[in-house]
Amino acid sequence: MEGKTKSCTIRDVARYCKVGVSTVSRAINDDPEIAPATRERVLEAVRELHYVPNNSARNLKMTESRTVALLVRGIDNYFYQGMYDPIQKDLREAGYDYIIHAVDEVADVTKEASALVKEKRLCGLIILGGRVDKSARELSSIDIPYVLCTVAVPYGKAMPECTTVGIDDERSAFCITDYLIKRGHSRIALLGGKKGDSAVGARRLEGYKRACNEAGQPIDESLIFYMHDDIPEFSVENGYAMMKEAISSGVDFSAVFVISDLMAIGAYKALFEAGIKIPYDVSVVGFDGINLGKFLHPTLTTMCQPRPQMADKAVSELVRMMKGDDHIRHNVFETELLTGESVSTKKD
Amino acid sequence: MEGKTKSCTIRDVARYCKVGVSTVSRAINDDPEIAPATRERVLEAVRELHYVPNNSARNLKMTESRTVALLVRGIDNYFYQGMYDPIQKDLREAGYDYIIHAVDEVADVTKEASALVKEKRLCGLIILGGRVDKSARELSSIDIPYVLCTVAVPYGKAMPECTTVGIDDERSAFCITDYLIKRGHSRIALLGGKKGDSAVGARRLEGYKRACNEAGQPIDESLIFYMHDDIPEFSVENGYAMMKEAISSGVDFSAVFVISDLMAIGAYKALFEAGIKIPYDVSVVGFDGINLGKFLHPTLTTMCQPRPQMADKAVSELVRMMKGDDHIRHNVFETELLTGESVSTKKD
DNA sequence: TATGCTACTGGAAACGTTTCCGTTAATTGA
DNA sequence: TCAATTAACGGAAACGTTTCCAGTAGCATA
Repeated sequence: MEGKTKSCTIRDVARYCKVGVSTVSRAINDDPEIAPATRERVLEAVRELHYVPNNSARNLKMTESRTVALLVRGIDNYFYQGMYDPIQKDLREAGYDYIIHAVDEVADVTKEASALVKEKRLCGLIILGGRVDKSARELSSIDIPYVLCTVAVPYGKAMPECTTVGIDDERSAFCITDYLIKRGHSRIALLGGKKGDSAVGARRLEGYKRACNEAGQPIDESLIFYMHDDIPEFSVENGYAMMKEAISSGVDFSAVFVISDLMAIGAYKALFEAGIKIPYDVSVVGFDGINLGKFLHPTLTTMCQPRPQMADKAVSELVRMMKGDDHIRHNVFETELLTGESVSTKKD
Repeated sequence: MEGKTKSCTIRDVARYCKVGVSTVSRAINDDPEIAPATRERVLEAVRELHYVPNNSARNLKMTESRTVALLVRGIDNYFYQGMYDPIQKDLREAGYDYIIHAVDEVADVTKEASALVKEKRLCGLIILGGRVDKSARELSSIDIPYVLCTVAVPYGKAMPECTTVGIDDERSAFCITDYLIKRGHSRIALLGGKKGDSAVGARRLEGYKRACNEAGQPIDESLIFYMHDDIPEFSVENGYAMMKEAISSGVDFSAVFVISDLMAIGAYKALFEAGIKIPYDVSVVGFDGINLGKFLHPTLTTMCQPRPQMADKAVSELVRMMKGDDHIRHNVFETELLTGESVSTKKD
């Protein structure tokens, strides 16, 4: 406790080394129009007095605040692990300050965003999660650069009018379903469907259906299980609930495509409890490629999203736009099939 | 796109409804000294013009910014799940704005903190994680209220000079070790030890040792496995590495105390790979009580920390202090043993 | 020596609020 | 009816910075 230092201002520093305030300002902002000797003297005083510029005053005066916000829906989602860190590091490296702001619901994203931008004079926005239809349209009133990250991109349909970073959910889901089909599975349950056409779940469901169609397998609606609304989306608990529902429905299947790894963990549990052996009785695939998959027993076959690279891209795209390049770009990353032990080849 | 609205100010609103700026200010701040009719008229104009107060200007003028920062070390740690959300909600309800700030290392906490406080005119700080010796001392130069949350509290030793929220790591570790001993286990391996005396891992190790001592069992150092420095602390990967180390060391044990649930998942994997059956060959207990424990196979016996309640408490304590009550308090929460299927009773 | 140029520095306005203080109008009491 | 009180409001200073503009000193050139 060194008792209420009544935080010293730029004027205090100026007085201390007998220069004008503008000189101090120039010194701390690396302005070239200052004599090196003076700068050193001022900087020394800054250290001496423990002076720290007041951000509010600076932001008020300047047009750009050099602060970007990371808006994330469902901050607790395990999937975002490994994204916060790179985003933070990259932004800091690029000289931007940043804040993380958690929002509850998709709807909140746009409401919070527009208020935040004005309140805090943000100069950029990264939005993690949510869906493209809800976000993109309503966000268009915001006149600062922003990047939508890990949202479902409606392949082939109208792309949102803003820069995005993501994967092709439909194609990835197609691939992993196709992988199951190629291994002899014809009755594949899907866990985590979602109505509508732009949510992540809905896009993956579409990929699943296309794979079935192209393989000449009819879509059996009784094999599709939808996300429970009363349980958090993409949660272990939701996967567990859906798997139980699938088992007790009595419908016949030899493989399950769970549209997120976390939900796959819940599905594993339900299968164990029912005495169903993975992969002998039922094969399981997940989606996302979180690190836990490798520690399951058996290890999980899944579609891996390159999260760190996506995080890096989100930042570099935002920085590009904040520097004035207002070209819109859609960055679609390749996903990679990680083969684990959870899938067996079915021989009829 | 409605083209660069050149964000309107309080003066624009004042002009619009032909009142003074002070009247507008009073209206938006719920000042009682204003005619209800006028307030309504102003508020209407605010909505009309999409006016949002500039936070920088407000913070600059006011002494208190009503913003608190949540400093978290290891934002990716699954353990913090379920804490961000309550903290956010509680703070918002109490009328405080907040930002999350991730820091890499313990050392960074104090450095970042003191700069942040001045820069952003913070009026409060919640620090999640880290250790008490490193943080408390060095933070004492900060003259705003702050709360240390989920840090190891050195039981019986000098308490830090600031408000804390946590559990008694030593006692909890004692209890769960004792639980194993009571069920007949005499050779219990510990995974996740840590040198020093104030880290979470170190405190839990102490509890383990005390339980052994009080039961008259000699401490066998070869049963204690320490956290690998080259792998993130408390990670699944670290648990896996330590368990493999334990198995290949050839040392005999009938139970394992893994000091975090996430690490227990890694331990499970290593045991499965070695063909060791839980709980028949080896019993396993974890620590933390994350939701994943219930979905493991077998379900994990663990010591549950009441994270949501701790989060609530952290906020209410901070709010109390920000309101002027500078009394320091140490809130030690009770942990609860969650019994799963991972422990067997040993009969000799 | 006078002039122009350069390099550096200081003063002051402005950013958008809040709040103190003064003013006006309305209300009350005698 | 008049004075006194009060309710409601407007004006302007101040918060701590950045930046424009003007000013000074030193120096080279004519």
